[in-house]
Amino acid sequence: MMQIAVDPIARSLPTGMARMFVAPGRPAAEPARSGMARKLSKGETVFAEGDPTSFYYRVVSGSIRSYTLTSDGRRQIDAFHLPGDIFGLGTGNEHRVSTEAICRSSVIAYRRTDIDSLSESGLVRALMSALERAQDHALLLGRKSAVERIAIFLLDMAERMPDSRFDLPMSRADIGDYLGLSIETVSRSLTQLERDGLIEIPHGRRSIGLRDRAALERLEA
Amino acid sequence: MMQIAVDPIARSLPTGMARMFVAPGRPAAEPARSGMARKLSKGETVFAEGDPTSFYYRVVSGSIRSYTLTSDGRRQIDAFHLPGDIFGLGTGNEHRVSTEAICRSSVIAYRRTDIDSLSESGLVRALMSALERAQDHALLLGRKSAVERIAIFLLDMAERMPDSRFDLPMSRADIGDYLGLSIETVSRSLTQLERDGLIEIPHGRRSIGLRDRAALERLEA
DNA sequence: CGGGCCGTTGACTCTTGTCAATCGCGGTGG
DNA sequence: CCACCGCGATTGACAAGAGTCAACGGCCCG
Repeated sequence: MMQIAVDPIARSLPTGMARMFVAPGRPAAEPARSGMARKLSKGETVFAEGDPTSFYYRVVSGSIRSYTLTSDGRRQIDAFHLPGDIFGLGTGNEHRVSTEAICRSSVIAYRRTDIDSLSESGLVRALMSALERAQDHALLLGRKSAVERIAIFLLDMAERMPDSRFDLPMSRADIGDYLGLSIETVSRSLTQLERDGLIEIPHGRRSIGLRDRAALERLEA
Repeated sequence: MMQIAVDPIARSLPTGMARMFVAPGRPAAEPARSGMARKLSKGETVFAEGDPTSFYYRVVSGSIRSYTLTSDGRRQIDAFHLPGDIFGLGTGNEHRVSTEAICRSSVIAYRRTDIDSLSESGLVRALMSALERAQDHALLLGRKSAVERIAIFLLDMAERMPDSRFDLPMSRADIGDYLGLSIETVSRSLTQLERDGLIEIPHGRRSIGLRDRAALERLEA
């Protein structure tokens, strides 16, 4: 893990492309005031690491990934944001993560100036639950095996989606960068869970069905 | 990682002991109102997972570890809290982590009822920085090798301590459970860094001196 | 002086990452 | 319409990093 990356940006290429494409126009695309909706196409950047923290956001539809890149090109996704989630909160003047739409999405932007005055609103609550999610995530990354991570991830997604058969909006690479695993290990763990009859992966590889939730929860322990 | 733990509580024995010892008297030991200081001896529990979230805390002196246990006895420390840090914030009615004093410490408790009204205070800020710390931690756990994790950890501790030669308050087991490594790997990584001349570990094994901060920061990348 | 705890070190195992080949699907252009 | 191409996903073979098991040493404390 310490060698110079042979392949520094291959997996984040969509990212790079999206940023290159969006960057020139982004200032104009930034919302002018709070409550303004913003439509995003797949791969489009909401804000990038280093951008001023002028706004925070709520997901209306679609899904957003929030991530950081290491200097050798590895990516760590720290959260997937689904409709209703708030993201883009932080202390500094600059965002410390980048965020992109995984698929066609829309978000609402809120001026960050409102934070200190409006903190009685849902913001404190949002921050706390984001913090708890981050703690859970640390537990997962620090102490769980590959299959356990996948099981936890699937249960978490199932809980946040309406149905028990659902489509994952993100690619294997996204999942891997979220769970701290390689694409191959993600794939292998999924097939193992399928072989063991705990899940099913029909043909469209993004669709997932949970067949034995109890067994998955046993893994989650 | 998925087998039944042979050794479910050995490493958390101090925890268990502390909890057994403190539990009967803890209700009485709980602070009666906000701003009340509480002295803690080594290993003593501030609050345990499942306790009602009646209070949150600020460290006055010493150091506190915040952790969760998996059902098979593995422990993941999600933060070390040093003087000035606020901990014990969360959305639910019950704490989701346990916290213990690593060494003789003192904390101040604040009633949690104050949160919603007093959120203009430093609380939002504290939450945000806790969240950012958690994101950094996830990056570390997901994408860094053992030596990198140790280097980052040492730099972080050095930054939070006054001096560049300092004493770590926590054991190797604590460090391991924080960084998602085994005790042995922590030890080996430290000796490797010492062999390479980046740090020195005098005789007292808890003391650390940074000899080549630039090289450590290069690892941090 | 003895025991226990913490830390270190060595030998070995095993999980996961890496490299590489293949498959299947969807879009594109001839 | 069909062949081609590219991308995402899967699978296999192998390598490497970290975990496990075990032994040992030093230190503190009784």
